[in-house]
Amino acid sequence: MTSPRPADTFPTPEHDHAECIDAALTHAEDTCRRLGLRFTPIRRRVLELIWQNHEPVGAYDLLDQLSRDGRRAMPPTVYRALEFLVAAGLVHRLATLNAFVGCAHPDHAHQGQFLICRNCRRVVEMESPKVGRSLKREAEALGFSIEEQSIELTGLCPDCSSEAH
Amino acid sequence: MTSPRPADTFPTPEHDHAECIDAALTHAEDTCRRLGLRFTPIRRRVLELIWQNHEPVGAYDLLDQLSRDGRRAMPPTVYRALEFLVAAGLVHRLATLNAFVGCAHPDHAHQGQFLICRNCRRVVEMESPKVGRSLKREAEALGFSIEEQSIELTGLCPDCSSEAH
DNA sequence: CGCGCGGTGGTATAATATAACAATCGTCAC
DNA sequence: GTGACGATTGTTATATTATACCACCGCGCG
Repeated sequence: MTSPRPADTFPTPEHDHAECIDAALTHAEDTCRRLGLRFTPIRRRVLELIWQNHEPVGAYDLLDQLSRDGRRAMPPTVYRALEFLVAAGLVHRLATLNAFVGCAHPDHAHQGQFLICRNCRRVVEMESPKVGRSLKREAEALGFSIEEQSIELTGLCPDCSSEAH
Repeated sequence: MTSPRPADTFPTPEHDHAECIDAALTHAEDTCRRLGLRFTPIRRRVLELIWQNHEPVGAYDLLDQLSRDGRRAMPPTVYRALEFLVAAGLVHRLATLNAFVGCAHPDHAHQGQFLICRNCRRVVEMESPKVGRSLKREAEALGFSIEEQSIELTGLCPDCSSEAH
């Protein structure tokens, strides 16, 4: 068994993705137990589907996949599961894509910065305290107090850059 | 006549907003002339509507207002005008709100950071070279090259903070 | 038991955005 | 002028994303 991929880098093609999924689900179980939240089958399944790869997935894609499971899911079902997972810090919503991606650092509260490859669509969640601090300081200088941040950077990941696009 | 508001701060209630609108329209004319772009009546009117205040406005709000003008506008009309204005750097799209706001620094290429007040909905465009540099540096350290950035910070503006929400 | 509450199922619809094609307008070559 | 061409706008239809609303179920608790 290969080691799990490190957070904050683009996953190699060889990484053991089954382990990513497993780690995400296990962590979700723990988190929910700890917080007294119910990790129901639908919520579990949606999280599992989101983690099928490192690309963001749309709510209606999830819906299709749930339907293929046999259960006839309707939009509210998916959106409720997503709302729960986002609130629990297990999933992030990418505003620029209207899509959802598994949280890479679910073990602590944070609001990261997302690197989104426009070619392969993979996403990495970066956590730069420096950027966070600068933003906070400069916003405060204008009298603004930040409550939520959405930082999404689109470009080319290392693998796609080297292929000359 | 009062002086135009400085960029990068929340506008005071007393600022001469007619001057904001006028400056935006005049600048747009100049820019389009300089770049050989056509600043048609629809584009002009949409920009004017966007600048009616410092709050982001949705495409369908603009549509309603255009209809009240007398012209029977359909969604593509508005979206085309918006697409043009965004491409020309005269308007920004806020992904977290699906809404559009006038560009406060239209005289040079840039990708700023938006401070969005959740209470009064006003938006200010901040330009922090420091944040931009940090992000670029840290993304490059991961081998990622940034092409577009979307940075949207939601919270309370100075005026709304002081009112204790 | 009976009540309340969180979760889910299901219908309908809202809100945002684009595809595709026709009609019109501007400009420039001739 | 006028014909050709590209850019802009008009129009219809539809795609995509998201939510409102109500009914039902299962379960813990008084």
